[in-house]
Amino acid sequence: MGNIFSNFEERGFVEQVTDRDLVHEQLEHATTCYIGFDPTASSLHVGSLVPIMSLAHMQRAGHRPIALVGGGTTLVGDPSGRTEIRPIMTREMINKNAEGIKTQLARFIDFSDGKALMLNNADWLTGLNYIDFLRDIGRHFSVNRMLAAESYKARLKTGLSFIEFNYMLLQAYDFWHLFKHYDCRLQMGGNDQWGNILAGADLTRRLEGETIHGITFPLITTSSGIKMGKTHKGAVWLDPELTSPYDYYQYWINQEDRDVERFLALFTFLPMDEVRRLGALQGAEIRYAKEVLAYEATKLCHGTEEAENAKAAARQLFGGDTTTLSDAVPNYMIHTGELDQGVPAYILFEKTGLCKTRSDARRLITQGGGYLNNNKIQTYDQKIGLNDMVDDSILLRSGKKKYVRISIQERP
RNA sequence: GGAGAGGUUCCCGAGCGGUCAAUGGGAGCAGACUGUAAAUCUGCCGGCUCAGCCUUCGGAGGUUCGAAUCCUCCCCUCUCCA
Repeated sequence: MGNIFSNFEERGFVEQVTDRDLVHEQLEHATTCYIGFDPTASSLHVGSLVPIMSLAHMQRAGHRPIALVGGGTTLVGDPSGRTEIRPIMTREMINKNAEGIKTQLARFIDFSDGKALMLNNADWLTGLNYIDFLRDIGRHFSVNRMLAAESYKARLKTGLSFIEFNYMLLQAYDFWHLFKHYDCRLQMGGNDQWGNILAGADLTRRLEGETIHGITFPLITTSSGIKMGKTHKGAVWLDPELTSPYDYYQYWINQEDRDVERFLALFTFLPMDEVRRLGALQGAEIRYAKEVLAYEATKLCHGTEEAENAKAAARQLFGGDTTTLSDAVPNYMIHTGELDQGVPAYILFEKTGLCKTRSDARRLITQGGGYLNNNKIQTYDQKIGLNDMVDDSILLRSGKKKYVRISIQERP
């Protein structure tokens, strides 16, 4: 296996490096590296996948990753690249979120036997003494230089509170701390973290006279310029409770043609020659590449079984054969009693979550976007009842892609 | 603390006493075309028991037959000064 850094460059993970040659050389040897994850939500989402994948790659290449949960830094809130202040979260919320994130990371990274570490910076940040911190750490920071940092630019116009301004020092302190206690010599992160990463490397050089390194990843957007992981339903989460494996699979298979090769390189472990081969497929053929992308991505996040189910469900729904439906098709349980009299279509669409409101459902159906067992529904208040059942279920569809299967639950 | 500007429906951004559920753009949704792609064209785009009704224009009061638009107080943001 070649140098992991070359691998990163080839797969599109690298936006900026502190020193290309030095990093390359560092990675010739087993290296400890870290990435911070902010526990601002109970689950990570697709937007965090690049950092996660990079840690997994590092581990496969024989290095030791540290996933740092920012339980301490989140108490402050990173202003980097943001136009508005983050809401300040309570300790309890943060700790709860940190737990969820741990279990998710464990799907991608092997934390057994110290092969990777999971740390929480609350462990060393929350006990810091303000005066000591100012004297030991604060003295090394130039406000002039911080103000010039790109990551603060946006905020200088709209406002930046002092607490946020301190964020950089804390993250720099983290990097130094991890170097000191875990011999961590590389920090990676999104490109918005560049300033923070440099600050940590600078601090460590001043305190220890050692050179440590940084790599940032490009901000991944779709070709349409949308930030990765956003859909009409909001973020695409890694937690199967928040985004089902079926929806996760659908998210990936619905990517644009021109993104497929790039995403295969970033979000799967397929060898690059395979990635290029799939990416070169033309016309409708590229749907196969998307299927591979969706399958591999789902497998990494939810396991082989869920990936198989999602693929089977997708093939049924979009391949035409909807007589026997896979369990992976989004399901909605309803009591027999509710269907006895028949339910107006628009109410059912709202109930099942296909539409946000009844007005929304009326519009959808009126405009010809509502389907019952793959037949267009003619009027918004058409009654749907037991006699619409096919093989114990009713298949509703909104537009071309959103399906819900309704199945009957006998009275309890 | 002083002086100015401003807070409008998911976002940007008009409106400045009735014709305003509120111009326009973006996002989003649907239809046509397709390949569960893109681009393009068309329609929709606060809620509801939907030819009508109800709730929105930072918050609370007030003026008026009638306010997002005028007045008072309050909250918040930005810019300049300290």
